[in-house]
Amino acid sequence: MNIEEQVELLMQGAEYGDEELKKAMTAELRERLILSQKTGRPLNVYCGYDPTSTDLHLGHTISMRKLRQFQDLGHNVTFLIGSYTALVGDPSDKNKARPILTEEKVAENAKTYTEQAFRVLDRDKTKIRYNGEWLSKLSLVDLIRLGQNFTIQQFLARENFANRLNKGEPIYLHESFYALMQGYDAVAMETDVQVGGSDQLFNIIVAGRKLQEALGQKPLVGIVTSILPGTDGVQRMSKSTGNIVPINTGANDMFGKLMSVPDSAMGIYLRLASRWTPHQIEALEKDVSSGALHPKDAKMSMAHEITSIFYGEIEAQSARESFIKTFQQKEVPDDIPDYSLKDGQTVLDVILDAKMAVSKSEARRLFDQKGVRLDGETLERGEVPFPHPGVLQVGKRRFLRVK
RNA sequence: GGGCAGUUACCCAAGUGGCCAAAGGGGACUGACUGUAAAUCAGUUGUCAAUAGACUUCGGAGGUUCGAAUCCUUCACUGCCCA
Repeated sequence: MNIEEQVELLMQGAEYGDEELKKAMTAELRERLILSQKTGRPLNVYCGYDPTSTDLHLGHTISMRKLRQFQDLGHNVTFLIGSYTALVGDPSDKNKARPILTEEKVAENAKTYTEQAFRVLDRDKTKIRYNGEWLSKLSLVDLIRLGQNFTIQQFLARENFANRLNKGEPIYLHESFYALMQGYDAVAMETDVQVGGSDQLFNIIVAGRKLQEALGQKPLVGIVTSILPGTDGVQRMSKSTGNIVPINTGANDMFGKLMSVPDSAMGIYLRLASRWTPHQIEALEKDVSSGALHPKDAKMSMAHEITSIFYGEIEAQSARESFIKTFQQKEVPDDIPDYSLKDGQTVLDVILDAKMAVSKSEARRLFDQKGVRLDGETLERGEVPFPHPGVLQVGKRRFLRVK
């Protein structure tokens, strides 16, 4: 790959919300790549992760994909675990009560986190570090010195603070420390390139670069990736919106979830989450718009590609087949849970016992809505003895083999 | 530190003594239609109970009242203004 192709690949999916900034970052990236090639020194690339939650979804892996690209091009990639920031707790997510994480918990989370991350990253080429390594050594006066490089106005101009200010939502003082801490991470690791989501734009572009400059380093190149929309295709993928594609979910489920993404989001999924090159993606889009390729088939390729990243080619293939069976041919999928019928159980009992509905009321509604089927036949009532063994289907995707 | 406003179901939000299990929107779920979807249309969305009805819910705790999401006291949290 020549330098120009590298730049194109690495900037794929980057979004700065500002053309000038994008141009500037692209130019700086090119310059660094050239320099690296000339001197033979690989670039120091990192992205930080706060191990506050353990179940990752596809959105979390965007930056990992980007790190992987750098890795494949021979650069030094550090997977930074925000052990120190996680101990404090992330205040931007103020919907949830945030338990103060203990050190053991952080270590434990970090472990499951990296296990999942290594489905995307190359384990042998990844350096794992913890930011507690240097942040814990800062004194109060050190922090104050760092703070001297910034004004309150700069923070207030930041989009998410400005929004909250307008809406009258709280902005806690310590939230402003986050940017400083992150900026200091960049300094501590002598970072050339930092990867992050667009919510990190401020932390990366303002805080990281500025602190590096103030402390005599060359300011980093920020690769700020755009946000992956969730399965609804519009809103950012997040657990609270309920539109996530989890990583630890099984190939079938992942494939199905990816297929449920609207057509309009196919492109961005490919750009952010697949291993495809910009050229391959353009070719596919061209075929779809010319009518040579059915959008459904294009989406299948997308689902297949992404599923195989996490589950391997064999499982992705079988997930694809099972998807075709279940949804296109409306057949029963292969791997559905078994249930042994107990004496005297009604259909309602079985549904509840197998957790196909959360309450009796909900189960009753499903009957009213003609959402319960046994071997393809709609059951009208739940308060009857279970008619005969067979495949019980609730809604579109809940199946149970009753024996 | 002082003054004022607020806290309602998954989320936003209406409701100022009985007609409130609580309007409206979003989300989610079900059905129809499809390409699996999206869009659209119809419906459901506290729990239990055979359509009757019962029980729990409107930040927490206590109180007034025949009766409270609505009034009072107090505690907690948040915002705004002043210092």
